[in-house]
Order: sequence, then C-alpha cells, then structure tokens
Amino acid sequence: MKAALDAKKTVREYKKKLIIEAAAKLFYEKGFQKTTLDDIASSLGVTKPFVYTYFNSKYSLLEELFDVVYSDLYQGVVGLLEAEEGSPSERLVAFTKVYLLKNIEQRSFTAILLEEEKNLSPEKIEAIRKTQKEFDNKLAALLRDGVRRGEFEVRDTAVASLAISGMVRWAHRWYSPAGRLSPEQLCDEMADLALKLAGAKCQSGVASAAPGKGGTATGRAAPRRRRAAAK
Amino acid sequence: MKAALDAKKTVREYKKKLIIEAAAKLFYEKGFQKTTLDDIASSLGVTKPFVYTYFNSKYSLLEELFDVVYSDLYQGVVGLLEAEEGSPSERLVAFTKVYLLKNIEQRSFTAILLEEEKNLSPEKIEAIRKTQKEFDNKLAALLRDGVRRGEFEVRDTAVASLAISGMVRWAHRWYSPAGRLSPEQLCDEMADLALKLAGAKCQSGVASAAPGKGGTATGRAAPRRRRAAAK
DNA sequence: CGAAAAACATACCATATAGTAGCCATTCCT
DNA sequence: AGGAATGGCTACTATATGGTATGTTTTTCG
Repeated sequence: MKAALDAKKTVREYKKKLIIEAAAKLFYEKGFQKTTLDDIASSLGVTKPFVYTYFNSKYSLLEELFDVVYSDLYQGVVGLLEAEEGSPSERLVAFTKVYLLKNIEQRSFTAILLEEEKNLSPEKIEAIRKTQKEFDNKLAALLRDGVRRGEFEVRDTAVASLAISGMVRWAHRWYSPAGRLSPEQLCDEMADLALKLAGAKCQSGVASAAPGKGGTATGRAAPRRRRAAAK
Repeated sequence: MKAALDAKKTVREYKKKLIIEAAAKLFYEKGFQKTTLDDIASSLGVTKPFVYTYFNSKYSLLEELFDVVYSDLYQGVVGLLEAEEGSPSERLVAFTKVYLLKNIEQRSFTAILLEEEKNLSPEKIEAIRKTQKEFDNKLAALLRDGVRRGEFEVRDTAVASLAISGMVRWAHRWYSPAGRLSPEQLCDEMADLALKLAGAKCQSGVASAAPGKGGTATGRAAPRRRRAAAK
C-alpha cells in the first residue's frame, strides 16, 4: 500500500520532469511567452488539461523549471568553491571546468535562466539575484584565499570573480557541439584563462592534464584536435 | 521648400527615436512580449495609432531598436580593434574600456540585445550572429597580432577572445551605478584583466592612467574610491 | 466481474492585445 | 480668412491563448 503510493508518486514526479524538459526545449527555441501550453502539450503527444494536472499555471511551470535548473547548476559547483582541501589554483581550475561544462552541455537550460528571468515574479527575481550574489561572493572568497596564500595576484577580487563568471556564462552564446574543440578541451582552455585572470604564478601546468613540453604553450591553437575541426 | 521637407523629416526621425527609447525602457523592464503598444504609447503620453504612423508593427519596432543599438554598440569599438596605430596591448586596453563603458552605461539597451533576440525573425537572428562572429574574429585577430609581436601569450586566441567578450558583456547583469567603483575605475580594472587574460608581458602599467607606486598592486581593492562605497 | 476512481480528452469561455477604420483638430499655405 | 492636408485620437475588430467545466476511457481493487 505504501509502496504503491510511493510508486505513484514517483511516476508523477517523472511525468512532471518530462513536462519540464519539453517546456524547456520549447522555451529555449521560441521563448517563454511565445510558447503556448498547447505547444508544450502537443510536443508530448498530450493535451493542455494534462499539463494542468501537474502545474497550476504556465507561470508555476516556469518557476519550477528555474528551481530545477538552478539547483542542478549550483549542485556540486558550490562545493568546489567552498572545499577546504586543494590549493586555490586547483579549486579554481576544478570550478571553472565543471561550471563551464554544465553551462555548455545543458545550454538549453542555462540559457533560459538568463533569457526568461523577466517572466518571473519580482520576489522570485530578487531571490535568484540574492543567491547569485552569494555565489559570486564565494568565488571572490576563493580568489582572496589565493591572494592571501600568495598563489594569485588580483587587485580587485570582486571584479575578477565577476569576470570569470562572465566568461563562463557567456559560453552558451557561442558554443556549438560541432565546434573545433571538444567540451573537455574547451574547459581546459577556459580554466587556464581563469588562472591567468587570477594572476596565478604557475598557471599552465595545473589546468591541462597533459602539460605539453613544459611551461606555457604559445602561438595559435596547436593541432591537438580530438574531434573534427568544423567551420 | 526642400529645407522645410528636411526639417519635417528630422522631426519625424526625432519622434521615432523617442518612441524607440520609450520602448527600450519598457522592454528592458518588462520584456518585449509583456510590453503592449498601449504601454509604449501611454508612457509617451500618446496613443497607439500614433506609434503605428511610425512603425508598421510591433515587430518592426523591435527590429529597428536592434539596428540602432547594435550600430551604436559597435560604433567606434570596431575601429579600435582594426586600428593600425598603437601596440596590441594599448588597443586591447582601449577596446575593453570603451566596450565595457558602452555596455554598462547603456545597459538597458545592451541587455535587450541579449534577452529579446528570440523575438526577431530567423533571418535577422542569423544576420546578427554573423556580425557578432565577425566582431569576435576581429578581437581574435588583435590577440593573434599581439602574440605575433611577442606582447601576448595566448594558446587559443579564439577562446580567449570569446572569454574577453563574455566578461565584458556579462557586466550588465551585476553592474550598478550605486556600486563601489565608478564606471571608469571598473573599466580600468577590467582592461587590466583582459591584459592578464591575454598574457600580456607588462600588464598593469598600461591599463591604469595613474600607475600607483609602480608594478602590480596586490591584495584587495585599495582605498582609492572616487565615489561612495555603496553596499 | 463490476463499480469506483483516476487519467486524460473534448469543447468551451474570458480576456488581452495587435492592428485598423474613420473622425476631429490643428496647422500651414495661398 | 478659408480650405486642405497633416497629425493624432476614439472606438472597434479579430484572433490567440491561458484556463476550466464536463465528458470518456482506462485502470484498479474488492
């Protein structure tokens, strides 16, 4: 009896997830306002009232979508920022790689966070901004830690942390799976840039697993392609 | 007669500009779809048909808005990228400062470019993306030039240029006129970060007009505030 | 096997808003 | 001053879409 109830609940959660995913796909393609509930329903092969048995309104669907995506985006990444083990350089590299990977691999989701925020209620927007600020502060704290330990050299850690956030979160606008670099290569590259931005003393050895022939590599992108060089 | 016609034309252009500005303000606050033409009209103290004597449709209004804002955003900045005079470092610093300044001082406009792009026609979106790509390429070319001349040290100039773009264009999401730093200070700071990102050999002297007591300043933001430290 | 309840569809309503037709006033030229 | 033309407004329509009331099918359980 209890098991049956749980199973039902699980099914319900699963269907909810399916709806959210279908909605996200459409929101990403057409935007929230231009996506109708009929669109969402028919993309799942169901009808509008079906959606309404899971969500009270179009708005609440968007709100839950934001909750899911944000919690997934921050999941684990915040841990990397706050971790006690590892040098600041290592933590910055790990953070940048994971954060960027999430941003590009799920860019249909992360893009929505940026483009549809206006459709949320003012309270929700405020809450999100507040969380975002705390997140930024954690990154700034990591940079400060690095400076204190003499690993980094940053004049204004607040600005630097926002710069790093920016270069990562901008990626969804230009990244393409068909691009020249694999996601992992891109993440390595960006992590290296984050280190340089932080003025890390011993940068390019930390970021890439294969440190080439010692020291920093100069010149254009070397012919180290792991995937077809498209475009 | 001809002069009178010109005057009329000028007035018309001016009113058009006013409409676009009013629309931009509302699009920034509420988003394109949630802003009605009645909203725009009444914010100007006129009525909807007035707007329709200047624009064929709500869509064409948005399109012209994009044209105006993009041309203003790129105005001058592209020149800095392509300039023949000046070292790559100087050009990168100048570019970053001006580009960032435009992005933050007119963030209600530049934010629209990012958040309302979906509402344009596919053709228009493609055209914008193409222009954007050319722009990115110009920045990458500047970086390559710097590498060639030995001023910069960048492994992948394409990725680095996108990182710089990102850190600049992300600013509209966190910048506040009430913030700790003045726009100029912020631009100096960011320009410095761009140099570091490019691996410039002699970075911190070029960016700031007042080079402090020689060399790079470490530690947190020094007490060099020119405006009230809010928050 | 039969009844009840859950799951989902059909058909509908109310509302908001892009866009328009026709009217009034103001200005400008002769 | 008178008439014409421009500029702008009042009032309307058509349509799209969020949301719902009611029906129908399927499943579940005694």
